[in-house]
Amino acid sequence: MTQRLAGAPSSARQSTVRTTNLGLVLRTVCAASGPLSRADVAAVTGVTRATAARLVDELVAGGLLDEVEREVLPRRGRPATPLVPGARFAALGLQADAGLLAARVVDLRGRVVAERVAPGDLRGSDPAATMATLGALTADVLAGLPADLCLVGAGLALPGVVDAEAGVLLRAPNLGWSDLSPAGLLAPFVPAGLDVVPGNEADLAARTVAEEAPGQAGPYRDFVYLSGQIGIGGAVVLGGRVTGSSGWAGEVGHVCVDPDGPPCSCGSTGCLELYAGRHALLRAAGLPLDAPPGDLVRLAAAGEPAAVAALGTGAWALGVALAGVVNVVGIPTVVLGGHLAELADLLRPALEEHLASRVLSARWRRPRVVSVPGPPAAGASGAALQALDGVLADPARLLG
Amino acid sequence: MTQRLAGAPSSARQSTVRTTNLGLVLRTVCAASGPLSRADVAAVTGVTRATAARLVDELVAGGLLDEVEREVLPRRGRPATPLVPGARFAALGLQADAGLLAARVVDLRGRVVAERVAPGDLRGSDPAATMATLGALTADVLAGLPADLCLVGAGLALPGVVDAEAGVLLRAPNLGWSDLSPAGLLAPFVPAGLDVVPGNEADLAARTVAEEAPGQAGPYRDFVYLSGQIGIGGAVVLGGRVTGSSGWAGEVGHVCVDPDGPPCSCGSTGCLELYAGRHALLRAAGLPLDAPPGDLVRLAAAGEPAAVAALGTGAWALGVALAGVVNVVGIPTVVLGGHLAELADLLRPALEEHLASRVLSARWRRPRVVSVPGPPAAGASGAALQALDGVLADPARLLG
DNA sequence: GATCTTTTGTTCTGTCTCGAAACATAAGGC
DNA sequence: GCCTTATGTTTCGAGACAGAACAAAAGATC
Repeated sequence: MTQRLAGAPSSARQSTVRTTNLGLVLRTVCAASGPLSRADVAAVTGVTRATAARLVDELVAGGLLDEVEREVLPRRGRPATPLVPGARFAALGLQADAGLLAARVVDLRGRVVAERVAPGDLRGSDPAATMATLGALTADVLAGLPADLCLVGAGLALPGVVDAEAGVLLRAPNLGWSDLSPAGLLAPFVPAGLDVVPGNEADLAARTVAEEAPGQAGPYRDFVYLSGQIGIGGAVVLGGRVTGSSGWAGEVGHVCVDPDGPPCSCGSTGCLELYAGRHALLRAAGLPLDAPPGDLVRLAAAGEPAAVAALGTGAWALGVALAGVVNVVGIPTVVLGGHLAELADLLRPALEEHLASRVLSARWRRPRVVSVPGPPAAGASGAALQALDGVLADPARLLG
Repeated sequence: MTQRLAGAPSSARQSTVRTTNLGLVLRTVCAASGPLSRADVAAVTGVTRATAARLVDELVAGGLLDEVEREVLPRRGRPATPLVPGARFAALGLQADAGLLAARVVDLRGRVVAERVAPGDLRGSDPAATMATLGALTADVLAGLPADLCLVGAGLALPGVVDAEAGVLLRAPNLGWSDLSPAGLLAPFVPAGLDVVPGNEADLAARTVAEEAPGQAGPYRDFVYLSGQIGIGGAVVLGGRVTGSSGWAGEVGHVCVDPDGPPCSCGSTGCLELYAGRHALLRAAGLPLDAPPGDLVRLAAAGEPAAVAALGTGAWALGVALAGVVNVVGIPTVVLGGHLAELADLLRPALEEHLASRVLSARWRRPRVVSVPGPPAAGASGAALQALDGVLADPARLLG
């Protein structure tokens, strides 16, 4: 089986074999938890040592793999040459959210090479001004990079509906932006030829759960992801891949929880966000809307009635909405991210109970709710990972 | 690009090229609306005529392609040899639903070679007895097949939660069955070695929309499918492929439409099925539960208040549930199948309006509701198509 | 009716890539 | 110092496709 190379079917030839196997070797090294030798690569991929060596040599020559110093470990036989993903290649991940701006550079090993995160309230801000600020942040980050680092792509996580192919943010309710083409606004700040691909924040944050470093599987591979920012975004991950219509999807926050509920700014009624969004929870708990996330946790843990009730309502609403999602996509694992991750321990018991009673297949696969701490601005990391995906899918492109 | 061959990555070798290209050629011929010549195959796939001819020759020798008589069409040049998918290969599709049993044999050209459909009320029936009846139906169908027909697989569409890998029906609420392994019960009636793979009815019926004949794209490739049987099943189709956790998914009928609604037999409250299921609609319209589907259409078209109200409620409930699905998966096309297809014209105006107001991305991609008539027991056809998929994915397997 | 043109299908050679097996290398073990 | 073991390299052969020339079968033209 050749690895999936999505898109229009086209014929295979000898060079396809090479391309496929180069990708396979690179992904194998990336997926491994530690350095691999050429012989390890041969064993894992199933090619002969001769072939593995040929492929590795080519990737090393192109900088996609690095040979590192051998650890002195006492073992018989000729010592192996440890291989790791090349440090020369990296991607730029950006994020603009209602609460922060972030620019981060992640290399093929998954290391953060450089980053800048700037909190701030960007609700209702001017898109052009904000993009300029983000651009300055980006320029700052890029200026500090090693000269030999090769940026292979860039992405921008945005909290809204994005048409990734057209590169357009269609609508971001919590920012108050719509019909925006961010690549153009950022162009003055990034190297020429590096185009910034926008993507949905939840989709991209979900990637960081499915994939901890480029090609390296995370703890969960099939799950429904909920990204609690000001709003609530979501993503469905199947086999480690975010599914859905690329950026159009994931508006879990606007799933209807109660058709008789209050009207939402989106035009519908009783949306999940009105019960479990950050502002809804804080308001119900009697806290100011700019209260730090930990406050609600502390109040609820202390048994403060309004806070407990707020979380109860939130868990109920999440239960109704997520049960619908689980019934439709059939994945019983829910991963909470963003501010919902901090509330996970308090939400879990009630939420799991709601899910168990509303999900048809619960008897066989009981839904479970987990959380991942994740870095701040996970969307930026996800955007970088997505850009690096192209390298893993077809490294031959970079070998000229 | 080689076609997706899902599963664990493994290395490519020369034989992979051959396997990939054999599949590509077969799929190309299947996807074409009319017969192709070797030269056409070369042009479409991008291989040289020499290679296309070699591949075609091998497929013809194996019976996967047939050379047919040339139509006398006046054209210059050496006359081409028209190629069509081989008629020797076919698959068996079965369906057991609350309202019918069906056995159907579909060949690689998508033609129904033989079928038997038996209506009947199977709610609460004994699984073993019903499977025996289906088995007899199947044996009957198989007995009438041409001797040289080669059955490459078999599938069984069931209205419930199925674990396809284990081959187990976990729960079918409307049949009243659970924890059933149908393959064993059917084994006496089918040829040895042909194992019957169970699948979710809605998933399989959705296939018939995405794929009209093996490898031949249907009118829609990205849509949310709703299968109105006694219950309401659903499937999400992306790029022509049913997504979701294979048989666990698609329980749209049990998406919560109103958490304060009446209790459902599934344990939840206010499920879609309680408002838009066949029985719910008939009851609300004041019709007997076994009324033929057309009755409701006639009454509503005539303006009978109870019938109009029933459809209004149904459209509202479908709107709430489907808006949630569309918000999560981002696909704005909804295809109605089963009994909902017959009601589509009456439901569409209200349903599309509900969707437009509750779907966040409606402003850019207005949700539309369409219907496909489809054959009775579409699930059976889908099951056969799924079995034939294996042939298209890897025809080399059948070439010895 | 003979010849030209056009399109299809076939044959041949060269190139690419991998597998298999022998060989070379660099260590530890005795 | 020699044996064992594991890694990495070299050599040869086989399979598959590309490209180009060739053969075949028709219509078009004079």
